[in-house]
Amino acid sequence: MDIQYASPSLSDPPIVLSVADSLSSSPSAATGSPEPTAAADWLAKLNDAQREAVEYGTEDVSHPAGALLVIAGAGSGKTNTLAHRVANLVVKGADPRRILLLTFSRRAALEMTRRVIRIAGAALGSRAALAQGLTWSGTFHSVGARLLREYADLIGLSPTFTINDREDSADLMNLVRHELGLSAKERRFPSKSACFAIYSRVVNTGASLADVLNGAFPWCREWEADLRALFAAYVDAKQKQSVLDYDDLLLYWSHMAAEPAIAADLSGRFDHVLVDEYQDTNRLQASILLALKPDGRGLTVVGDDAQSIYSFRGATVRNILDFPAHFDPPAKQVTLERNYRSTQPILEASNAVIGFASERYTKNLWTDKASAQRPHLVTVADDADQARYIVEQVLAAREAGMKLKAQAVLFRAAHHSATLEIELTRRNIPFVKFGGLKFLDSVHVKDVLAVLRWAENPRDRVAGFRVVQLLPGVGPATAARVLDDIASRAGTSGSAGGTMDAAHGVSHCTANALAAFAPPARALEDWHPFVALMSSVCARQTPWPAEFEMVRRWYEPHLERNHEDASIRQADLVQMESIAGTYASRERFLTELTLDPPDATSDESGVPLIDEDYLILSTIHSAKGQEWRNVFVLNGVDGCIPSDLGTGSEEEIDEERRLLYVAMTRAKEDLHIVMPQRFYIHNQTHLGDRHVWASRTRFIAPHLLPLFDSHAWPPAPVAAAPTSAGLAAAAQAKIEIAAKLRKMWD
DNA sequence: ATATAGTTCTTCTCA
DNA sequence: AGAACTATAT
Repeated sequence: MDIQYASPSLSDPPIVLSVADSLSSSPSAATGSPEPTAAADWLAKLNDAQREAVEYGTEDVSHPAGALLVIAGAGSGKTNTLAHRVANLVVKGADPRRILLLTFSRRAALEMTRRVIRIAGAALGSRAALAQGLTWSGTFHSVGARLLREYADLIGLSPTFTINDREDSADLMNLVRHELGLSAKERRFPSKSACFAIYSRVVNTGASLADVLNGAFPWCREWEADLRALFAAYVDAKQKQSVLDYDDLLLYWSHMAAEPAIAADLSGRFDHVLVDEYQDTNRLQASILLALKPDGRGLTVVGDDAQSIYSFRGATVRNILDFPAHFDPPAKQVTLERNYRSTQPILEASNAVIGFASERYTKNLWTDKASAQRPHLVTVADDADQARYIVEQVLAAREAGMKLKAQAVLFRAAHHSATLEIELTRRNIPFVKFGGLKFLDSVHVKDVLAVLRWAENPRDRVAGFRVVQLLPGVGPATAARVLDDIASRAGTSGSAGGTMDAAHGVSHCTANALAAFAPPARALEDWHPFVALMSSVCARQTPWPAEFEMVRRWYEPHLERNHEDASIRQADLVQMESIAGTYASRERFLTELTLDPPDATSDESGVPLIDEDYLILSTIHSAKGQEWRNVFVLNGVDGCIPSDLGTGSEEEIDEERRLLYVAMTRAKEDLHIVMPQRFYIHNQTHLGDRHVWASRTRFIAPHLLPLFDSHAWPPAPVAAAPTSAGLAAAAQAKIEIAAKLRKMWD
């Protein structure tokens, strides 16, 4: 989705032309075969390896050559190369509507589309043709959702299915868990999110439940049989309710692609399939690609095994390591080793850190950006000093002319930046944080969305369960009765006919059942307005963006009743209303928002405008693919990088190492790795001071130290020990203060 | 019987 | 800062 404030490609000029702009402004341009123009050699700026990756197998675009694997080191111009390859295909006459471009995030997809339009536009002398054509670009999940809606009828899926995000999925898991009586075990059953995480991992890795439990969730092994029953019931519930979770988007797609009747049609739609960040795909995603392009013709994957950091989501570095051998003849391989981003000392330190990984494609990044400045390895006393150090350095850099936006602070876990955020707020330094708690995870946003989702898909029990309980006096028991009432009506009246009709029938039943329901005494007063709202929304009586406002107004009193900070939350909802207005329909809004939630939050409820300057705070995961002139890495200590949660196996350690590598290679000019000596245990009970004495991360072994510039902050005073005169003065001050405090009560 | 207020435990990173 | 469970008020 177009979020105005999240423009993370800071090193690039601001986005002047958005995809939507060029769509609306383009005349009815034909996408027919464009002829190569006289435009001087538009590929001249690429280096030899990039050029090879761009031109491989594009002589005759109607007969694509075999699979291509591009190993693209950090900062090697990967996005640019991929964009050029797509542009090249189009310039050579490929139909952009038959190109499938899969990226890791929607952000990356937009960026890629923008660049392709620019590059091909320049080469063709017009960008209009492309803007209309390159419509199949997005994440695996969003493309999957789109295809599933198209083929829904063929695979027995209601085309009006709604998509559950992780929390909704966990909530549904929880409902099922209670129904099965698993919550009443004498030993505590795994939490809903743990259950869902296990389920998700089984789906994404294709491993057996037993293997997943042994490998990743050993403390849940004893529940294997119960979990199996739970997952069966969960799948059943999803199907009855016409809801899909994230994994289903891939899972259905994969099964659909394996179905001979559909497979031919599906893979025939795309001549060229290009995948970015291939190192972060999982087995399921690889199986989709192989089903789409079994012989590898027209398939291009780009990635860097050294930057694989999503194994917790089932991603496996094996996908990229084993890619060439999947095909006969094996895939063509091109390696981009020239780094255009970082200075030589930063690169040298990063290379040294990653050099110990056990299995990888050998590549040695090099650059000609010389610099005398090695990366800083800074020792500070604790979290608070870490925050002060960063603020001091950031401000100093800004004084020297470096915008805040050109600087970023990166960390392993979202809560690591808590102290820094307080310090930044205190010093009035604006910042935007990527990763961590999302806007969409807050209760008030979820409440409003639940109303809309329930209307969109009346069978969605999680949404309904949540909505009904908003009324005072209605708890789980009453809510369950209401939903059962609706379900029984739908069961008797809506059984015949196609899926569309059935869904419509159910929504009719919702309103009727609600109207007929006898609410508990305490809910009596609120019941009628509630029924009126739901009937209106279910029947689509109000056109789209206005409908959001109607729901918001209905929700207002409930918000005020339930939350102390109602006015802040209300502002969020108003802001959301303006976002809602940018979508064509309720369904688009709900789908897009679930698949691509806004990922930035800032210190104030209002998000800074795009032209304002602000510091970037980001988890390392969310920093993928980005770069800044000045980068700070928080908590470069053992127990954090590597996380003390992820030091079980060799693979986990390797992944943590890659995480540090990703963080380091984001820096263009200056890199600071900060190491607090006292590291607080993360489950900090308020003001608790449980801490460990941390040591430098094991990934910067002693023999790597010469590659860094080590120092302590604040710099130790020349005379470290207090003089006796100073001590006496201090003692004097203490006495005076004590006396003053006593005087207050005289 | 049911809703809600209070108490203890939590694994992180994400589409 | 939640979520899961327990105790109490309606």
